[in-house]
Amino acid sequence: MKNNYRSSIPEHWHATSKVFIALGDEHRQRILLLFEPGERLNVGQIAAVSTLARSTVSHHLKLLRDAGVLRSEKIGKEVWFWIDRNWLLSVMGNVTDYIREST
Amino acid sequence: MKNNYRSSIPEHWHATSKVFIALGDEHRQRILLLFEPGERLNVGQIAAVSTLARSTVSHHLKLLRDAGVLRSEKIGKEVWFWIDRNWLLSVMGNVTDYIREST
DNA sequence: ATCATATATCGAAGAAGATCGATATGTAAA
DNA sequence: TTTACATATCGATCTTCTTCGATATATGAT
Repeated sequence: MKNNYRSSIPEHWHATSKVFIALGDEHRQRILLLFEPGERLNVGQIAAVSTLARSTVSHHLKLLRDAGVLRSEKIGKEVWFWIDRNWLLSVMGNVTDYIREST
Repeated sequence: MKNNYRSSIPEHWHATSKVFIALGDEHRQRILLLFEPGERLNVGQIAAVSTLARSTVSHHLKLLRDAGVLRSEKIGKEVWFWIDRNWLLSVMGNVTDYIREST
């Protein structure tokens, strides 16, 4: 057994952990599943089809953005979100590599 | 935009979601990081090095097992846990495939 | 400048998860 | 069978997350 329980978790794991938390929630999964490949959606569009209040959708979008899963750009009054495919692929790749090498 | 927000999430996503939830917690990450490649650990060993009460460790191990991340076998009085490497790899592979095909 | 719209933030209430000590269950040893 | 030990479960408490409506901020239109 490794004696590393109390030592700090590597920094890049924090980022990975945020992604796991973000993807572990059903509402956030539903939001992500809305996007067509490459598509951008704004908060209003997402809130319109969701079952949640706008402010709640906004909260989930912030969480997804903080995790790096979504990126966003404000254009005029609206904020457009899109999936950061490469970030997701890189996180999954890192985890897969870790599992292959260390389990 | 896909009009699927209210439709049910595919069954295999439930399993994936459990894994994300399991891996999103820092205590559970620390537990997983204890395992040497292929190693088996029992509850007592894990509780001994952790900062949590035995019953709490037991709770987290149950959660990890329910997610498929750990498997376990009772031998005598002890329950031995090990990481299900292939299950983890398969989940990560499915997610990666989905991202590649649908984002 | 005023108004309307889009989004974010705030604060409170409710829900869900984590945590612990105590108790229950199962197993082996004495 | 009694005792000791390993683990799981229970019940209560505490903490964190979720959710909403209200308010604030920013932008564009009138």
